Amino acid sequence: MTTTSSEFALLDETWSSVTPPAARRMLIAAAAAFSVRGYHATTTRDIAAQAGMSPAAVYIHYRSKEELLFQISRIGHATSLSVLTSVSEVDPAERLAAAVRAFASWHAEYHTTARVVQYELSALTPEHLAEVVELRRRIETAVRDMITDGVRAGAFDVPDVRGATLAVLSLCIDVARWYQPSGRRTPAEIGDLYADLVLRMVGTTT
Amino acid sequence: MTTTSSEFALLDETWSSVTPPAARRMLIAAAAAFSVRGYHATTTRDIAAQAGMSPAAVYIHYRSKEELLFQISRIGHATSLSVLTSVSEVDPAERLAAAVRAFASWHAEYHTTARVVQYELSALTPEHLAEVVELRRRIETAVRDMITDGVRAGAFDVPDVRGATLAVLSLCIDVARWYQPSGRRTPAEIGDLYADLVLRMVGTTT
DNA sequence: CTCCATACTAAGCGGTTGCTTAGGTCTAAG
DNA sequence: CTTAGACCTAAGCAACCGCTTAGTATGGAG
Repeated sequence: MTTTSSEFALLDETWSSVTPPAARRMLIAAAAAFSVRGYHATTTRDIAAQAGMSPAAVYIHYRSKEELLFQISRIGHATSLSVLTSVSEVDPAERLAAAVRAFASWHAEYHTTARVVQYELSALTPEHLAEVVELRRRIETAVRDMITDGVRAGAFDVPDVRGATLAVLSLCIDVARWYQPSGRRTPAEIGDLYADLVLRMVGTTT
Repeated sequence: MTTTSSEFALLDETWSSVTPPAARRMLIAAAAAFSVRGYHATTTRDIAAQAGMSPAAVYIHYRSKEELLFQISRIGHATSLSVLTSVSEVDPAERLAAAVRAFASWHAEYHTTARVVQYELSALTPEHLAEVVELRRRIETAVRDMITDGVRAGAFDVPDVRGATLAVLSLCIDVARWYQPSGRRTPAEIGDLYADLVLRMVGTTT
């Protein structure tokens, strides 16, 4: 089964850096399959079928099934990091709110990719995991810096910066677990809701 | 490999209703294996070996590998529901704080079980999933009722009760994903941190 | 036209999977 | 001692796994 829905048109933005096109189609098929059934329960035959090719075609473009997972995880982490850090606001509260809005809604919009990114880390080889862990460290640092800036500016009241960072990231990431497109909230609405809740958590001195 | 560490002594409380003892040992071994490798990546041979028995022994006590998962999921959900609802406080803020403290620290202390409970729902048969979904509905209702009570009593300021319920549950559940015993916070400390953050989210008019 | 690299498929290999079958061992009642 | 039944194992089956090999179709360069 090949797919050409708008969901996958959007996903193509995320994967636009992957060439050749056949390799990209294979990655998108793998991300879709992994997110539905999980990495271990997905067979290389499932992936190839979803991409409209034979099982052997997987190994033209990728060394192994694990390399497909690694590319999804690497690109997914890099994308979510850039979503988080490309906010332009300067006021600490507005900046944190914008970052949370973007980060949370990304995890809803791309929950398919985000699930693979968040729940299949243990299936990576130690070398690939190390590369991904470094991206995760940068994501955590980005959020912690925003909260620290707000505390220094006297805009936030946070007794435990590390704890607040943990909670903010956790809250946004977990959107990928429960979000479903048929639910009652759009990704943008979730972003707005979460931006408000996070500002309350950091005790904005409105 | 059989285990007799204190972690498993604690787990035995959760599984104390399971008899005979051999069936209980098998369930505990399955929960440990599922939480480390995931349901699909765990083989019946892994489970049997961890329980110190032969692969065939699994099928003396359980119809299938999926039934092991179902029993873990059912008992795990029931336990976390009882943790959430057995708080004795009456003041809305104290009550919600106590519930969050208990629920969040449970997801840390029993992260092994909680991971299976939260991340392997899609491996259940439709009939078994329906039974578990009903327990999850009751968990959500319990939290929503606590927030609604606080709003009615004028103790909370919550513009979106459903949204706040979602966020509180999501925050606590996600503890199971990131918690590790070697980390810098104990389950009790996580409970205290989260109780405080949740009271800020619901805008307690202290 | 020939040549050759790229992109793909059909077929299948060795190994592993969930689960079954047939049979052995223990305890305790008669 | 015999017997019943609960509990467990050794061995293995059919199906499926990730991945490989050998070979085919295509299209551009000389």
